[in-house]
Amino acid sequence: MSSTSPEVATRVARGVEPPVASGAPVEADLGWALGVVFRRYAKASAAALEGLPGGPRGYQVLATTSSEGPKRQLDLAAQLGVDRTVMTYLLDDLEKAGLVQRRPDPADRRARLIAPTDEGHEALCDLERRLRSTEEEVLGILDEPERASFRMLLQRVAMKANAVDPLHNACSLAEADDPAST
Amino acid sequence: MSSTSPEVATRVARGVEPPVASGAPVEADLGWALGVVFRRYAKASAAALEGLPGGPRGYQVLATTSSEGPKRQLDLAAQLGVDRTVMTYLLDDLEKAGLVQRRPDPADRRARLIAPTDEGHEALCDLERRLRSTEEEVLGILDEPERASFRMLLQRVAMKANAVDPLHNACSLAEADDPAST
DNA sequence: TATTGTTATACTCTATAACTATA
DNA sequence: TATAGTTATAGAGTATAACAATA
Repeated sequence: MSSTSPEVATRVARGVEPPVASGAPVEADLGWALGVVFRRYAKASAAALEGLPGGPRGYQVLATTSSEGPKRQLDLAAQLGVDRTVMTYLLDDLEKAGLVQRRPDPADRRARLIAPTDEGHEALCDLERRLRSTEEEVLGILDEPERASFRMLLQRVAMKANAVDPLHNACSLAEADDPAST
Repeated sequence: MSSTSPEVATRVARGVEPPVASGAPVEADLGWALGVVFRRYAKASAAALEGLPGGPRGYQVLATTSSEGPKRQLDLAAQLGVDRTVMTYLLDDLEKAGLVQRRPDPADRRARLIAPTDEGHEALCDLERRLRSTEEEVLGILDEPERASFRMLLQRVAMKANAVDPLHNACSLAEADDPAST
């Protein structure tokens, strides 16, 4: 089903085209690997979270507000890497589904604090279980210590990346608690 | 600029809402980390490849066809994780820019073989240099051995993911040469 | 004057469907 | 009949701009 080698060798020998070993293989490209893994995980997790408004993002809203406490929409949007307008729609759906609530922020009447409802909290446990198996599936080729290592390294890169660019939010640079920043 | 702790503690104490330590922090979520890193790299590499038709994807076409030899559009699309229709537009632009050429496949008159032009080959060297510094920038918090380790692990996960789902291409399952598949 | 959140709108990206030409 | 590639079109997702309420 492939169709390259002998043909090419001939043309190369004739000097019609430059030799093949020019650059590194795509597999070595960070962008390629990130794209492939990201798309694969996105598809798998979307399937695993079938029925949850917003899919993976809905989960992230629940997970964040559940583990870190109520958050303002803008902070949530920055942390999750989405536009604030997108966050509005996302929260509309989650609220309609009874999973989160918007409460007035006593410290700033413009802002809303997002918190999971009891129902949201309960749902979260199940969602986490579903996601866990998806993650294991994606990381399937790695053995246990390798998975742990990969998660750790990725997490560090991510925290740095989020600190550098949480959707043009300046003050969150302070949140990169890890030393050795830059 | 934050606004949570004491307020929440009070409400939790009153039993108005469940305790905060429900789930794992988002930072531990594979999906969150992948998304953050992917977006960050996508933005950085797009900036680094300014002017190249298709941006990172244009690069991947050049890199793949340069290192692996001429490829048919459909194979290229599967390998790069894009729809075949998208590949058509992408190649139109790259061809207009004089970086790749579409040649008839002597083995199948329906197919076209994509190969970089001499100009494309030359451009690739510069593009690779630009990308290299972008990659180092994104992986900045990791030291050298950690970067190597991360790249290696990510690459393995990616090759597995691409084998499982190269845009519904069945026969490429055979291409997962790494043992320990599944 | 700047900021939070909402809404409406426009834009970009991607996928679907229909078509040509081959196999 | 099925496949490679193209084209046109529809759809999802995202961002931009204008607005109201508040700081």
